[in-house]
Amino acid sequence: MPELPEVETIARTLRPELVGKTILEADVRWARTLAMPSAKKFREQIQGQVIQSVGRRAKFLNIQLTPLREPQGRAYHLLIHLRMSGDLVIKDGKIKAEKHDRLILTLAPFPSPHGRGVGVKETYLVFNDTRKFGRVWLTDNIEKVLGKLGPEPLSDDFTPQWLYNALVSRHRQLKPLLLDQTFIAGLGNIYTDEALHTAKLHPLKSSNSVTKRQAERLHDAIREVLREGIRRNGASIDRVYRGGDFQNHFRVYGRTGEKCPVCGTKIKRIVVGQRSTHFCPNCQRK
DNA sequence: CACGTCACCTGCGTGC
DNA sequence: TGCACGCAGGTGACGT
Repeated sequence: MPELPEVETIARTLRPELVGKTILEADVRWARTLAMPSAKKFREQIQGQVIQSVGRRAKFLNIQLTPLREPQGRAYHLLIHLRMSGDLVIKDGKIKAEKHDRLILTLAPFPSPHGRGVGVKETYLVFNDTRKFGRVWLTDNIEKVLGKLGPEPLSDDFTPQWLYNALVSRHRQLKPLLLDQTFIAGLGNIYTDEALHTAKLHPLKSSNSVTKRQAERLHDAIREVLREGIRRNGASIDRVYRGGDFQNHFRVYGRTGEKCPVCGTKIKRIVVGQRSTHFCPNCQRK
């Protein structure tokens, strides 16, 4: 479901709710949600951990837990990838597990490894994932999970020059290349189509045929659409409504047959690498 | 290395 | 109403 702006929005929403809380227990309701470790070890290791921070790398949520040993000890990280249909919500009071809840963490409102006190209000972090594609890792070595990712498109090391060099050093169609998380990390099907349209580049154009000027345009377009997505709190499609409204501002994604907002030409849909791809045949020439 | 295909899953809208 | 089909914001493992 989510791409970089949606995951960023979730991280920002969860952060003030989670930081400082203690994880009392884990209810693993679908074992394969855990990429590592086993459900048994997961429950043992996460119990009593205090949440230090809530971050994002690419489409991964990165929840840092108590350092093992002060001050240099390694810290566990809870890494969560929502894939197509995952969602994270905070609940409190008397909750009952819903149909597609895959993992439920019980939280205490302050550092209290031994848990429950009288009158202490517990909250829950619920991972709901209809299609079961989402995955959760608990590890003290995040490089093992995140190590192959390309640069963050909103970071300083993503520059026009870097993008130009990276594009021309490969022979790939632009759309699949931008979806490749080892190339750039965080773009998905929506924001890739939006960025290519904004940059006026055809999704099937070969990366090594891009000029320096076009690479600059693409660089700026990628940042622009991601920032707009974040500003609008992401896009809300499906039944999972998260309050974002970027879906009302798509230029081409999901607008097959409608008019291009720039030139009025009918937007075309093709399939590239099994993914729906939307573009303006007039603005985006090969 | 680049690209195509399938697998992993569930649910929803469409058309017969 | 039932049913088949296509589609969905992602990724990884294959084969050529």
